[in-house]
Amino acid sequence: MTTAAIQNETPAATTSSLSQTDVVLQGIKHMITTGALGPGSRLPIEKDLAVSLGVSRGSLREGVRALCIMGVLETRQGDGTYVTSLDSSLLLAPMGFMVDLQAPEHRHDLHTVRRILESEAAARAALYITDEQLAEAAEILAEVSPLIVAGDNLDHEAIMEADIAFHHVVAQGANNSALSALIDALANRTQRARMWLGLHNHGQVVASHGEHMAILGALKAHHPDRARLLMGHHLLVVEDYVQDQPALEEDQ
Amino acid sequence: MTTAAIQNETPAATTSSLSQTDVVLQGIKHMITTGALGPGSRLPIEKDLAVSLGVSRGSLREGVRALCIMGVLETRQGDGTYVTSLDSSLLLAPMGFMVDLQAPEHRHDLHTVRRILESEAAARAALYITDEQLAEAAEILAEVSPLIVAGDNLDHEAIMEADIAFHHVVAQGANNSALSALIDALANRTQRARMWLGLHNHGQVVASHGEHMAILGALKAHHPDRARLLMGHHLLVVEDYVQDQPALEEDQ
DNA sequence: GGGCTAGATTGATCAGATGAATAAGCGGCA
DNA sequence: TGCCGCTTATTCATCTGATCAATCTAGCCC
Repeated sequence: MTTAAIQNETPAATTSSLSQTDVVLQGIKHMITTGALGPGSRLPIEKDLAVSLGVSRGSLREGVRALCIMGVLETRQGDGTYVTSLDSSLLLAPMGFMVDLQAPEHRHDLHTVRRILESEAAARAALYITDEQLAEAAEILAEVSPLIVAGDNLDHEAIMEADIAFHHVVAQGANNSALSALIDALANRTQRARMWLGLHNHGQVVASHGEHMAILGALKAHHPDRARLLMGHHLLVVEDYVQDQPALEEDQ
Repeated sequence: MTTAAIQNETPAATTSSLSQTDVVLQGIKHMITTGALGPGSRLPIEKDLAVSLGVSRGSLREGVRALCIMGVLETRQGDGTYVTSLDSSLLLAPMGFMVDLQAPEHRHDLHTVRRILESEAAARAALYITDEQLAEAAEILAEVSPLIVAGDNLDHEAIMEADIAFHHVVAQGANNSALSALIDALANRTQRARMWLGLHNHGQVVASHGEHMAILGALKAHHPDRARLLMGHHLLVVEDYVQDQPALEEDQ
């Protein structure tokens, strides 16, 4: 059975048998939600915590490790185990891992969600983005310009990095930590790499850069509607490029 | 250190030391993404897999358990370990756990994201919802009507369950598995319970029910714009109720 | 042929031991 | 006195072996 502590437990399921790992997860979660443990707190040492939760050290470690992976805890060998800052960016980052595992037939749904979120984020960024973030976005795009006039053999890697950075700054500009963390998770490096495999056409790369410039212009002018539409259109177009060239499966 | 396999690893970080658990996570992820393991596949038995990945059974179990918690794997004692269906609903469900751990000061951000997603989902539901789903939503609301005329001592539990069910059906109606799974994760039972603690005023409950009816009407009429605005307004109003009555921290 | 039991398979959990990384305390030196 | 380096204790990381419980399989009995 899939471990029950995480999947939304119905009240009835609470009575069903719990694995030892579930005991650890719920125990630590309870300690955090009740305030017994706050961000940065240090947990009792493995041996003591195992005893207090009534499980062996091995089972405790399985639970602690799972919480580490989810970004809730952080272990430092020779020091101890600590609660992280519990920031949205940390807690939502593991979602990128799961997004990578989505079956190909569900990718369209994910793109749609990403488009919804990034469009709205662009609109909010037009209202809330700081001058520093505007400057950062402008600099990212300025560094791309010389790359795309180079001709045929483009530095796809560098352009893709800039693409990721630009969208990240825009998401940050929306001034909503959960929103930007979610966008980062949905548009992680694996997804973007998959997408850029479909953008081998030089004209498409140039067009994409132009769309980025237009979005930046809308942000500078603080026009939410323009930013929303330009971002939505930009993602729509990129999706279409990939749709038209769907093959190309790679590993690593 | 927070386990590195999940947090988006930069290319440089790939060279840094990997914990044994990371080896397991990346190894199994690789097996899935390359198609060596598909949904429903059975993994090699613990001992063999541990040998093939070059780790001990304890470390293997930590990694496998973590993937179980994330909804990727499923173990059946006495049988074996299997890959799940990898559906969006399974893979995004653990997000609810992390959402619960968000610091109170970030809850406003989460509400905003939820409002963005549910508004858009309502609009899409107006286009794509099936007659069966419409009937189900109508029945859910019909069962609430007698509950809220009861007078003062309402059955908050039943009304909240109906609230969750209604929003769930609407999200399902959008015909986008990732979108509905994300909404379910953001609006899980813990969050809803927290929200309903602020809805002790009878008039607010009645108003909320009326808003649900209006949303259902927009869905029946297949009016996306009306559905989007009504849902957005509904969530905005509910948030305001909770904002005005912010205290009330409970455990359990 | 159908149902039941015994053995094999496999994960769940525990206990113990060893290694590695870090922190803290201590003493020596300028 | 103040600072640096070493030693020691603490703590997590990992491995090994064992026992228990759940499940499946195969063979037996009726």
